[in-house]
Amino acid sequence: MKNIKLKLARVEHDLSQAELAKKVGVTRQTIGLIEQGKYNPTLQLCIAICKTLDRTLDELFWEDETKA
Amino acid sequence: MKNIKLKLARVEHDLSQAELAKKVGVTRQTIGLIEQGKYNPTLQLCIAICKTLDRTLDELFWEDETKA
DNA sequence: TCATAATGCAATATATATTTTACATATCGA
DNA sequence: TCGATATGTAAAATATATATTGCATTATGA
Repeated sequence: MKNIKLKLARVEHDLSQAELAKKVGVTRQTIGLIEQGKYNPTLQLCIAICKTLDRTLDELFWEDETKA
Repeated sequence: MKNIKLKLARVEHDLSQAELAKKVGVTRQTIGLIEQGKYNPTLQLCIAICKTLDRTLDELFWEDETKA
């Protein structure tokens, strides 16, 4: 399931997938796949993304994935 | 860092590590290590644990790990 | 037009989450 | 005293998250 909230939060911060990836220490592909919902990321990566985008886990990763 | 909140929520539901593990589809060791903070679990596993224990991601996995 | 940025996709390699099996200890009820 | 339950630990195996490299497409600004 696509993670629209993540993509929106990223765009709000005016970051490309590659830029967000660099900030959280992963590759562009990893971010792209998470946004497409084709990945099951690690908790620590989720937390790093949340902190970079000023969101909490619930805000970015709770509902959408839950309904899957 | 130990995840006390997870352990408390589990005990509140009167579940052993093995019982929670069975409900979420992993082994007892995995749950034990997550409670001890020696693991970096997967998002889907975190969500499964939250749903089983009637908590959200923020309630079980946000603050403690963040301060690490 | 053309160069560049942004993104999707795919194959192979690597790191690590998770399993499997096994042993040790502590607690508790019969 | 004994058997069962709950938990911590550890080594080796397996599954999968993530990296690496490379190519294709689209949109956009010069």
